[in-house]
Amino acid sequence: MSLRFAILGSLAVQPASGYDLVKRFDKTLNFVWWASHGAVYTELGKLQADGFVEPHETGPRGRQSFAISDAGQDALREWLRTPAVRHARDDLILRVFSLWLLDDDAAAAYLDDLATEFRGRLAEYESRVRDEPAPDSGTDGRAHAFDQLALSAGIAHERTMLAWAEDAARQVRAGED
Amino acid sequence: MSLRFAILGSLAVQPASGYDLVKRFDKTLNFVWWASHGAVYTELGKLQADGFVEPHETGPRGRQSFAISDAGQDALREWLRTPAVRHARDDLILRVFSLWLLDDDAAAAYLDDLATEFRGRLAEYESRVRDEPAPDSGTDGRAHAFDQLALSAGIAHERTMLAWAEDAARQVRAGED
DNA sequence: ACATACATGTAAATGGTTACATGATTGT
DNA sequence: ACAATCATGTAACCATTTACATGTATGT
Repeated sequence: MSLRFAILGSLAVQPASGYDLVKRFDKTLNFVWWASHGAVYTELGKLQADGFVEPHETGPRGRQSFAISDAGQDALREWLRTPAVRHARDDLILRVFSLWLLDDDAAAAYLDDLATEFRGRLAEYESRVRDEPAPDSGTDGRAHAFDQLALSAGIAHERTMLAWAEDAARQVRAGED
Repeated sequence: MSLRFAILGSLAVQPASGYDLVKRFDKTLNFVWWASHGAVYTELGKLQADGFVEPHETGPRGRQSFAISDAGQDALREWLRTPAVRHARDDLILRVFSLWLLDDDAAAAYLDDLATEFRGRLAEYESRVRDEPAPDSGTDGRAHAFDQLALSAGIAHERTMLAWAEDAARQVRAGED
């Protein structure tokens, strides 16, 4: 259900084609959302049928970009007012509940792998903060400021999980588990 | 795909019925996983067909509990060796990317709501640590130790996100966003 | 007697992934 | 010429939710 709002949110910043959207998700909000192109084209079709997006420009190779409509903006604002409840499933931590089946070395090795994973993500998000271009003149930078706010949540999360994983691996090795 | 391993992991600790599993998920690993009873019964059927679980006991009201089989334990251990890659979608943070559409007061109010949500979860997980009974004599407490390890990840996460949300709301109100 | 909790199962619908299928443009 | 990338769309499949459907045991 949220894919449609991820799309609307992205189009609210700037019109885009399905192709663009997949790449934008991947570049900017891949730590909270992503989409396969199959899903995006399907959802764009539905959004158009609902009148939430409108064809914007056509380009070479059948390129078709879309813009958000007024109704689409209303729907997006409405969604922002609806508090989300259930938080995400987490496959990585789910495994920790079964780690007692492995011996201490193997369990600690899993936690090491987790730490490596978190370290990599953290580095990537941090570089994204540094490399982020100053917002285009012409926009007021407000959207960009909130992008950075969201990104800082991602960074805080990865940092915390990295510390947790390192400490957990240490505990398991020390037999404190 | 992970539901089957959540089930196997729970059965590895102790045999259970479908009804039990839904409640166990809800009580112990609800911050990383949950399941509707419809999904659980369906998956238990498949697991039995695959030989990963076996009927254990029958009780009143058609109660049927299952135990994990040797093949099921092997599958579970195998899954633990497979590093998970993609991390979870996060609806709550996704909204932050569109918060620039609201005025500062409304955006800050959304962040306040998030903070309240995180505060509630944090309190609940912390009480879970306190109230957790000492592991049954008869088991060696190893499974319990890893439960606590996973729970500590949940606590660290909520604490971090709470601090982030409070700070973000403050920033937005101060017009620093 | 009645409410509550126990207990299971399935069908329809939803949301998404993966694979299949096609073709145009650009850069080397 | 050829490879890479741009660009779209759909069909089959998968996991999960929600709703429908049923019935039993326990406690008050």
